Amino acid sequence: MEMTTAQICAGAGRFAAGADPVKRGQILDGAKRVFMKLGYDAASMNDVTREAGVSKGTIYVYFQSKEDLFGALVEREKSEFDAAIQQILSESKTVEEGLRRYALAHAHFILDTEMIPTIRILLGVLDRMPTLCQRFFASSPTNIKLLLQDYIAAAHEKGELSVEDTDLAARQFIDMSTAGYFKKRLFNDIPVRPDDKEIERVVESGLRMFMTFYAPRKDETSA
Amino acid sequence: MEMTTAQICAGAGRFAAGADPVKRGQILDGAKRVFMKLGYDAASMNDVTREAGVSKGTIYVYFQSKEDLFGALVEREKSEFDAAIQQILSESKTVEEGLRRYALAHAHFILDTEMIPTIRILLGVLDRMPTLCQRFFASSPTNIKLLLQDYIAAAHEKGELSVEDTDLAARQFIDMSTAGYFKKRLFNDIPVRPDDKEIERVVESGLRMFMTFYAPRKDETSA
Amino acid sequence: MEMTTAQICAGAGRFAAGADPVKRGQILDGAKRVFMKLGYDAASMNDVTREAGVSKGTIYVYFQSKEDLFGALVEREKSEFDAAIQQILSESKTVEEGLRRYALAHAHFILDTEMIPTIRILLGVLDRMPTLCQRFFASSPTNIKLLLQDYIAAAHEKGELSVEDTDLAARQFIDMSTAGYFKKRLFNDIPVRPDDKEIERVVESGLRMFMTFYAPRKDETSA
Amino acid sequence: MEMTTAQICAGAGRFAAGADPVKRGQILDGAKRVFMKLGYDAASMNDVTREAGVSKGTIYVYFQSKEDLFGALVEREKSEFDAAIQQILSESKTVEEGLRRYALAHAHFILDTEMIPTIRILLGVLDRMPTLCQRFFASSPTNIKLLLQDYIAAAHEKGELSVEDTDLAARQFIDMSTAGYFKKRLFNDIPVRPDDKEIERVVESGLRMFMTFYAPRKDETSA
DNA sequence: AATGAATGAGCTTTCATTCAT
DNA sequence: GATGAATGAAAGCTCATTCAT
Repeated sequence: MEMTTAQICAGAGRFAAGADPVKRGQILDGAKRVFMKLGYDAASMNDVTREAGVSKGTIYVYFQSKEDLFGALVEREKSEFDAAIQQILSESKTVEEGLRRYALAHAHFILDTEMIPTIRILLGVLDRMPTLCQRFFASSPTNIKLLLQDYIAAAHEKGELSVEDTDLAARQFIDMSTAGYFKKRLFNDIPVRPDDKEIERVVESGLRMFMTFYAPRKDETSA
Repeated sequence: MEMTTAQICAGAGRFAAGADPVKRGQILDGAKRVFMKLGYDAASMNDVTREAGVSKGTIYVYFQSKEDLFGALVEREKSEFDAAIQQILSESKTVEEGLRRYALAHAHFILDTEMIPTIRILLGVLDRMPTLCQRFFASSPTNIKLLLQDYIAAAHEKGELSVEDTDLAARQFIDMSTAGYFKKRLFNDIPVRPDDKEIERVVESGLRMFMTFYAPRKDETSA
Repeated sequence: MEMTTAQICAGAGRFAAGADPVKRGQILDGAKRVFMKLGYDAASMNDVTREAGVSKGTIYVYFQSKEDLFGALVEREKSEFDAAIQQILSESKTVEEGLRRYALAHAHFILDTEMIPTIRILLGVLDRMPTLCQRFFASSPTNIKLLLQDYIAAAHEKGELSVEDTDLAARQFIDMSTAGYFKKRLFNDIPVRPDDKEIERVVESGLRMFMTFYAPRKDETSA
Repeated sequence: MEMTTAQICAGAGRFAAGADPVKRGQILDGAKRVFMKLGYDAASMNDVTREAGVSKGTIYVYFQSKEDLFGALVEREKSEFDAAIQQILSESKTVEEGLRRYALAHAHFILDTEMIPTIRILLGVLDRMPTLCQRFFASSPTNIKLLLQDYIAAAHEKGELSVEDTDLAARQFIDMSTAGYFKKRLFNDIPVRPDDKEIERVVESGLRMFMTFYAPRKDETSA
């Protein structure tokens, strides 16, 4: 089959069907803006079309359906999130310092990024797209906890902490890192995240409570 | 059943238009099942019609619109929740006992009732129905925290606790009461609530951490 | 069958089904207000219910359907109109005086009464209710013309007018009586009828034109 | 048929969204048949769909709503009417000839075109769509009268007519041009327009009456 | 006879998806 | 490959009519 003029104009032929990563990213960028602003159902494919600057047909070349597009978007958000999480807890002199860095990083992630709106939308469609939601929730937030749990377990081994149930301890520490601010943001109780100082204050308080409870007691070790 | 002449003359209708509480409840029950199962947008008024066993027109006698119906449903959930919350913290011998009862009640409420699915749906439409969501979130979950905060402040006055920031402390305590189980349920990480024993274990751990940190220190009082 | 308490209360039994003329009139009065204000389709039976102060069921005792109610209303308007028309042209000394009285009466009827809104609504449903419309239009407006035509024919017989085509002459005279004001009101070009003086002026001008043309010419009769 | 590279690159669509005049006309044609047959309210968008041979969605690409579609239809009727009106009164040797041509053109327009059914429907929705109706009525029928009024005024200046009130004279002449046939058609008293001969007869009679009354009197001029 | 809550067909309108160009 | 006009199922909602009381 000959190459048509149209193909030349469009610069077609360099990629397999729906495989141009730039265009794909462009569509996802538009979709992100639309979905974050309107939610899943209220966002129409025409909105995405407009925001992404591509035609309806093109979207359906790259994505099979609205749900597929949304799934790909969530997957991308998750990847970015996961990548960022890896850089935490790398090296720290003391357990306390490690936990502090972790708590701050976690709090900023949750409160700074597009996490909150993404989570809201996902929860709204959880019953209809259980697999998609599970892929997101069972990975990203869980990853965070597993990383921390390993860290706490290691500290326990080294005698720097005294923790029986590392799973519970990790969950407790995570929840205290944000101490209600996650819910506050999720429920839109506060329109923007608290400032850095407030985050630090909350983290510090939680950290001290955690250390007070889980640090090995002197009299126990001496006895 | 006897009827007075007045009643007969007043017409057969026992209630003003759209005011029969039984039928209203019947519609809300059907709507609840549908909304909880499908979410807000995916649930159609025809679904509600079928599930509630009433006709389309009847629904629109009792509720102005789909959004109004959903709002009424949320309002009812909230009321039931609020009513239950009032019965906590009534009387307890010690602070620790009071906090324990509170934490258990809170955990059971959050995890037992229809709270989680309701919250999911609300979050999915938060951008479109900010007022409705605010009415729910700013009241029920906030009520819980305010009650607890007052309780903690009173305990501080009596010297039974040593808490500078009662707001922070209340949020910390609440988040620790469920220690991740709220998120786990919200994100559908676990399909049902943990059993009573597990809840008690988590509550107990959180309580001890809280008391360890916020109980007045002996050396402080003696000094 | 025994008489129920309800029947006693309502004073029922005095009339056959749907035969209480007072209630019937009450319904028609309400229907008239509603239909005149909203038109046929935009008016709902609930509107009529509210305006007439009777229940839905009652309306359907007196009238078989919405269309039937509207038909009855139109019939009543027509009757009132016809009755009024009869009182014109009773006695007058001269043809000119007779025609003047006729033109004034006609103009006032058309422009004063509920004729205009009634006609508007009827025209809007003419294709759906041809019989109803024909009964109205083929009677009331036609009656007017026939009366006038007879009068003109009589005048011609008496030599007071010289009219070959009395049908045409009657139509010409009628249209000139309002000289555009009928259209102006029908098309809502003017929101209210012109004042009495203007009506008189228009009628007088038309009358003179008519007489100038149709009065027997002196030279003809003498020839 | 050749296509330039630019056309191909610009995409397959030959027209902007909802701008294909052929399709637009096709929809309007279908809508016209439906509205003329059923009236505004009784005509459903599904009827239009069927009659126009396009899908529901397509109609809503070209027109925002049912009312908008109807408005566009009315606008088109008006345009055709207005365009035709402009060609009257262009040149005529005598006033009488000019008036005759005008009257014939006017009568044919009113009675031949879709004017009558259009007017019927508009009157039926006048209360609900006052602006739309005003745009139609205040323009087309008024245009006709203004044209004629100017013509009569010019004739008065030239001494070919003796008319004090040109506004009244124009209205009188117009009403006499159809002498009841406008009403007869509007009220569906006659199912089709009268034949050409009858129209000519009526026009001629009206014209003579008008000239007899408004032509300058010899004795006046001589005096 | 009178009531008005209930019905459900049918309305206008939207939007994910397709396909001729 | 890209386009966007066209599709038509399905949505939320209304309202003439019925019927148990």
